Amino acid sequence: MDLFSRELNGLLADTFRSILKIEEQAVRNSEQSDLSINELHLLEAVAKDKEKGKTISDIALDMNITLSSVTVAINKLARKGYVEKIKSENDGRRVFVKLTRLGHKVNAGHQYFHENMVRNVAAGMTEEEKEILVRGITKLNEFFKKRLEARNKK
Amino acid sequence: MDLFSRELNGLLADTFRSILKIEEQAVRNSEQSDLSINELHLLEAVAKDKEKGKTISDIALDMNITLSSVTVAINKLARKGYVEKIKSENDGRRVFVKLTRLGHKVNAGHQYFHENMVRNVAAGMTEEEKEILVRGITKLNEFFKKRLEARNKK
DNA sequence: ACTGATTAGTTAGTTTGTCAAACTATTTTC
DNA sequence: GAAAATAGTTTGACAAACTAACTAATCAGT
Repeated sequence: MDLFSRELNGLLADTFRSILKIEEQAVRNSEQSDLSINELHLLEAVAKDKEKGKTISDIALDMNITLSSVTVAINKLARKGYVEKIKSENDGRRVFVKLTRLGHKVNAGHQYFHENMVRNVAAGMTEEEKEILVRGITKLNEFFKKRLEARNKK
Repeated sequence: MDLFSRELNGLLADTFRSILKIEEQAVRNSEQSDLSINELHLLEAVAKDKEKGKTISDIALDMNITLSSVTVAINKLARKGYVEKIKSENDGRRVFVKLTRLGHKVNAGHQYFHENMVRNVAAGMTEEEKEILVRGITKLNEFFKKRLEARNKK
């Protein structure tokens, strides 16, 4: 294994662990302390479709978790007042999830944190370097997504 | 927010999630299916010091989790036969953790998986690109590590 | 138009990983 | 040699995810 491999190997685990930890703490020390990072990421996923809202299945797909996990998590967020569930009129089985006003506010705050983090990382990198970093992580992502799909089809 | 920021932002969360998922499944479908990815990563951390073994504190620091979490997790791994705990002779408070033969075997297998993944990502990247990718992620890592330390000092 | 299959989501119960708080045991320090 | 610091443990709680068994709505084929 060459230097690149060894480095990337260790780095990934370490970096991602740190990111989650920091986000967790950032959240805990914020005003909206009744939310975990996980729940914030759920809000983030819900926010991706502002008009119609996202269905439970959409969210599950997006986050790569099971339907039941989403149901439970969304119910909790609904109870806390961050999202609302709206039954589809055309198809009685489907449920659309939308952010409430409070949900939007909190999500915006978290996005700001993210932007800040990325700005910090980007500082001192050339356009080319940034591009390569994104490409590299994209490759990582594709590699894993492909594997995930393959597994799920089984 | 520019393109870079938006992309990196979404990518990180997504990639990380996928990696853990894939590893989880890889583990479950392997022979040693009584281990979670988390437990494997713990083995990985323990493996970093082959001679003396790592103390509970070392591991906690390395993984950014609390002492109590490590105690519980290591005890479980010890029960399953992947590590052993050895009391220090010079300092009766300290406990060294070492991989058993089985632990080594399983860890080696997991490392192989990691190497494979990295090789896949590296394929088609020039030396320069690889270097930049590592530098980029290193920067990310440093950014978060710094924040973590700052928080812990409070 | 029925009926069986599929799809969307829910409920219940379990597992895993983490934490905080209170504790024991062993050095260290003064 | 008493007080403080360090290393680790125990306990009880909680979050997030899973699987399995379920309900309800829609679709498809005859």
